[in-house]
This record gives sequence, C-alpha cells and structure tokens, in this order.
Amino acid sequence: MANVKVEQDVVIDRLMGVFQSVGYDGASLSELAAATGLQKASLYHRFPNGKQAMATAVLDHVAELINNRLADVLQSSAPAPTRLTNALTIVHQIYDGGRLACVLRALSHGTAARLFREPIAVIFTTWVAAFAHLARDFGFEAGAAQRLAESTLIRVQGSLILAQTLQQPGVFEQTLHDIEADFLSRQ
Amino acid sequence: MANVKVEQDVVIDRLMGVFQSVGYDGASLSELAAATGLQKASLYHRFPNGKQAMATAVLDHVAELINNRLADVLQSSAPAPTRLTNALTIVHQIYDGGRLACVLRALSHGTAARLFREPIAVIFTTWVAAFAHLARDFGFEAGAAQRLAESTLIRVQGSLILAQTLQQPGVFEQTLHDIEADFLSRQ
DNA sequence: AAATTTTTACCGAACGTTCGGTAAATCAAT
DNA sequence: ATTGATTTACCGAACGTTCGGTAAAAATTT
Repeated sequence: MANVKVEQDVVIDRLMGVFQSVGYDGASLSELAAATGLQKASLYHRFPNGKQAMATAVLDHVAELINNRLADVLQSSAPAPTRLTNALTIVHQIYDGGRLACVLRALSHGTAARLFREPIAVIFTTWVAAFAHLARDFGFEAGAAQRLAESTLIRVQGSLILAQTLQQPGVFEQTLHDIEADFLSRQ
Repeated sequence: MANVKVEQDVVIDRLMGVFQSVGYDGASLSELAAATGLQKASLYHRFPNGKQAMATAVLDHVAELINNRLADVLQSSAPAPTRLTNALTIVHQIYDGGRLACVLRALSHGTAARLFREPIAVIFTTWVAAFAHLARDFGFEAGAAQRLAESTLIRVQGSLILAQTLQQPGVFEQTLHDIEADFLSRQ
C-alpha cells in the first residue's frame, strides 16, 4: 500500500466525532475533511459512495464496538451483578459521563433517518438482547427481562438528551444508578 | 393586516411539521416554503431573521402549548390520578401514539443545538416542574418527586427514539403505562 | 538485482446544484 | 394614494461530488 497518511481506524473515529456532534445533515464534507486531515477528494477515494458511505462505516464500527465491548462483557462468566456493573461502566465511559451525544441518535434524524434507520434498529436490537440476557440471569422472567432491557436503552437515550440540554451530566449518571437498582431489585 | 394568504398559526404549525420530520439542518427554505404555501421571500417577510426566527417561533408555540395543555391539566382541581391520566393522554396525542418525533429533540442537534439549547432547556424544566408538582400530590417527597418527573421526560424522549427506530409504536405506549404505574405505586 | 508496469493514496481545482438571503416589482386592501 | 403582503427574479456562497494528475509502493518482468 502506498503511504497511508491516516489509518482507517483513526479516520472512522474522527468521522464519528463529527457526526456525533453536528449530525448527518450538519456534517459538511469540508468539516469531515478537516477533522480527518484528508482532503475531500481523498475521502472519496476511501469512501466512493461519499458521505453516506462514511456514515455507514461509522455505524459498522459502532456495531462492532457494541458487540466487542458490551455484549462480550454481558455474556462473560462473571456473576450477574459484576457483569451489570461492568456494562454500565462501559456505557458511562462511551458517553463521557453524559457529556457526549449518541452517534446513533445523531444519525436518526433528517435525511439520515431514512438512510440508516434499519442498521441502527439492528444495533438497538443487539443492545436490548444483550441486556435482556443479563436480566434473565438476574431472575427476571422472559417478558419482564425484555421490558427491562428496552427500558434500559430508553433511559440511556432519554437521559443523554436531558443531560446535554440541561447541561447537567448528573441526570445521566443518576439514570445509570436507577437502572442498576432496577436490575438488583430481583436479587 | 392586509391580504394574509396563510394565517400565522397555520404557518407555524406547518413549519413545526417540517422541523419535526427532517430536523433543523435538514429543513431547507424551499421545503419550508412548499410546506407553508408561501414563497421563500414571503417567509422572510414574516420572519426577517430567517430560518432561525422560524424555529424560534415554533419553540415559542411549543412552550405555549406545554403551558396551556400540559401544565394546566396537571394543576387542575381534579384528583391526582385523573390529572395523571389526562396528562399522559395528551402526551399520547401529541406524539400520535409514538409515531411522531419530538420537535424539541429535532431542534437539539447539529447547528440547532447551540442556537436553541437554552429555550429548549426552559421548556424541559417547565415540563419536569409540572410533573414534579403532580408527583408531590401523589405523596412523593420533594426529591423523589423531582426524580420521578425527570424520569418521566427521559422515558418519553427515549421511548420515542426506540419506537420510531424500531417502528414499534407499542414501545412508546408501554412506556406511558410504566410511567403511570410508577406514579400510582405511591397511592 | 534492476527495470518496468500496475496499483494505491492522495490532492488541487473545478463541476453542477442548492443553499440562505435580498431587491424590486406586483397585487390587494384601505 | 398609501400601505403592507406577496411574488418574481436573482445573488454570492457553500454544498456534495467528480476529474485530471502526481508520487510512492507493490507487483511483475527482465
């Protein structure tokens, strides 16, 4: 390969950062180029289908991240309460304690909503399934486990909105504690 | 006023619909003009500060709506459980049973995030205060009431995201029931 | 091992389109 | 005749995208 100026992993990470903070419609090619350190034309060399392909690459990266970090932790051999704590710690890290927006939500609006609804739905479903599995290990019956897992994702997403709009990261952290308590209520 | 082609209320309602479905960055003046039935220049006549003024007008409208519909119901003289049911019914109506996005969330991303964070924060705070007041009437102590009210808004926002991404409006409706149950748990 | 060809990665400059926004003319009502 | 709402026509700027071309690495041939 000829002189890779910026590693693909780094490029995708920078692209994610832009989409995360300004959304899909708000992300201009100029900004994406500046953030990656590549020219617009170079981005098109790596992503021949343009902005849409960049966002798709970001979503693939997120899906992998969910599988490798969250799902793995949730399905480890550790005791259920330990797995829960580890998973919520990862969630806390990912969103920088409520200060960072969720790139999935950022790609759920405007033009992006139609383009990426399905892959995002798959990621959400993976997320919920992983937490539902944990809930069952806590002793919840199948239906209740599914509902608690959905409620977990709902509250993470909702609390991120509130935390950022009110500029109170504590709202996010409080919600993570509430979620933990809900799981532990069956122990 | 001479020769008003479309009533201002109708214009604002149409503008809200566009922002709601495509977000702020995704809403072009062409689309806003088409939706209102006015030409771009006519919109600039009514909103000299352009798109930003249109979104501000929409937010003012939403703030009024929250105060007139939600807050009034929550502070009526009816028994607390009745007020809760009425309020949640209104929420259900506003979002068409989980099919409609929240315009406040749509205006919380991209360019809009910086422009409208504060007015949206005010609306959120009003929302939470109204439900916190109700929670106190249900017998919750001040701190718990505040947390339950925040959790209510968090879950409404979060469940709207899931319901629309998964195309399962039931997720939203289930969440409204969960919220109702949480209030009633103190009765 | 050296020379040649092919591929890869990148960039500057421009493409056509659409953006948000404006000035002047038209229309309708007082 | 004046006033205010609307429209037509238009603007510069920015948009996402494409193109022509350069330089270096990899593959192939000698």
